[in-house]
Amino acid sequence: MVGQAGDFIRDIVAAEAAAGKVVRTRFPPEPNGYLHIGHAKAICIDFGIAEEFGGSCNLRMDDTNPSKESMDYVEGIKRDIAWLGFKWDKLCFASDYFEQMYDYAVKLVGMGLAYVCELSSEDVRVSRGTLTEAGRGSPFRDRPVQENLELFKRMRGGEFPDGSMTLRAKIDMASPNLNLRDPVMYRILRVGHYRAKDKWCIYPSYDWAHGLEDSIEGITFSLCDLDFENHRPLYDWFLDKLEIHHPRQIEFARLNLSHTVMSKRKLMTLVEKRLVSGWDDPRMPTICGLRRRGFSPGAIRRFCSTIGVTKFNSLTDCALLDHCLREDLNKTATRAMAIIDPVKVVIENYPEGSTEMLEAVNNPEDPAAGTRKIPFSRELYIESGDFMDSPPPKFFRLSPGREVRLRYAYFIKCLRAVRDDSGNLVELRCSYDPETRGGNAADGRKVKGTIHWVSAAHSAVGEVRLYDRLFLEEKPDSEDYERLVNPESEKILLGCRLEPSLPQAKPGAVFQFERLGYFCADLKTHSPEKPVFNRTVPLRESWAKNRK
RNA sequence: UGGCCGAUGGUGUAAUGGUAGCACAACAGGUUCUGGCCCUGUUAGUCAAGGUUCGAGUCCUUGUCGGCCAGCCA
Repeated sequence: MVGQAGDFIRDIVAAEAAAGKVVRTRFPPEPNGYLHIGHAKAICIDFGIAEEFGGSCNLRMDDTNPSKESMDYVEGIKRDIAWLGFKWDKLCFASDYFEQMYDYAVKLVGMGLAYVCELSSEDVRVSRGTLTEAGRGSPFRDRPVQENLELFKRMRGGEFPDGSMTLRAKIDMASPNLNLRDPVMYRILRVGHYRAKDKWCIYPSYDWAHGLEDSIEGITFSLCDLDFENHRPLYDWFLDKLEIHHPRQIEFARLNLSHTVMSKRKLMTLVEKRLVSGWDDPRMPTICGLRRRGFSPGAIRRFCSTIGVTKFNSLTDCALLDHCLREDLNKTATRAMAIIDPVKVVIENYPEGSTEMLEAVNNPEDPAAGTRKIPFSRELYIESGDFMDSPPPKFFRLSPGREVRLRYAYFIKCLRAVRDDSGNLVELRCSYDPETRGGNAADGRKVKGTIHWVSAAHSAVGEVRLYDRLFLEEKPDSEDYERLVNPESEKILLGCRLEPSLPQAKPGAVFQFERLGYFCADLKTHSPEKPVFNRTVPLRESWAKNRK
């Protein structure tokens, strides 16, 4: 019954639930774009609170403006929420309530609280006044009720051109809250609705529609972001005048994440300018982008609970997201070995043509994950960064004369580096110690370093895509995206060498490539014939920091 | 120059008039067949000034700074 760490909303809900109120919430996206990590925060709050208090949460498409909405977005939204692991009570559509909303509007007109206004949008803007000056009443403000009723009916009937009239609530043109200066309830819009088709040519505005949607569904807590704080008096006004079920609106701060952008418009710009490959580009903060990047639902939910719920406009460091990601993946990801920048190693004293199978642990954090066999042979690949001719102090890897452990295999010693005429490293000639099979020396001697490897002949060639933060700037607020996008946010590496089992991975499968990071088989392009892995997030690396 | 809302280490948050705590980040160390994980430690905070109170991060006043609002978007 009692939820997790109580934030200010949970405190309110807990108090009212204790007094007998049923907890019914809703998540109300407009189906005109894809969900992103900021929506995930709202989703976790809306669905999470309902769940914690034994209530329910509806998924409602707030489809009151047909110009940019579509069924594709509806499907995308449903898929993303389901993927996050939440179950909605009812799937609702604001468009299903249009008739009822119209009736309520007629009722309000009848009460003398709404009127048909013939001012142009420009004239409405001018007459609304400014932040410091009161507005002027519309010349149509005192139109008789009968005439309003008649005109409103004809608006619906399609007798007037788009934009020629609106239905406005009659509230207070001098209110310091501009939302109360006779807000528009209906506009004439001859645009086919993706569900209602051409049944309507008038559409309700957000302020008029939203409270009604909540009321009709019997919502008790209408949770939304801080932007709607100024709209709450209007939300309350409509419901009070109509004397219908009145949910409580509570606002919280939306999520801002460092080194990325979150608004639909900015995300759209990135897609349209081809600065990313699409809405599901692994660098995008969209749910589909994060999914393709290799995020788990658990990591996202953990992150959302870690950031909390407040009314403070904050900027969350993306390092916190990375932390939650690693925390989750460390426990669940199968380990594998892959070489993203290969250099060949020849073990001179290992018999030519022979192969042996060695046992490797699948996940040291989860014994139940078991072990697997990996092939070892005379020719291997290791990471080129794991070798240096003249290493600096505290370099624990390979260099001439030095011995390291090949993970789950043998100790090897570097005899010499072979270079071509231009000085490029061609291969490393090494020897191995047969007495160290499995990774431990019979004589008990230790090595400082353990490196990962794959057998040259048995490994698969694959593509690995390295991802990094989309923007270099913490808070990219200029529109100059071409210059702001991190040029190294995506690096495509070809000719990587993968452990033999990796090409068979199912698209979306997540691995930890030992010593490198977490990677997933790309959802769109990975295949056994042409393996493609995306780097979700690198492992923490204290060595790299020390070198600076 | 109107109204509403907010302000706690570098970042995100907790403390509901009674010892300012947690997490991330950073730094130092321990452990280790992943320079991962894990463990230990260090640095670092109540926007300001008044007031109420035995006692204020918390309540009051004023100020400062920040967010939102002048769509027939949501």
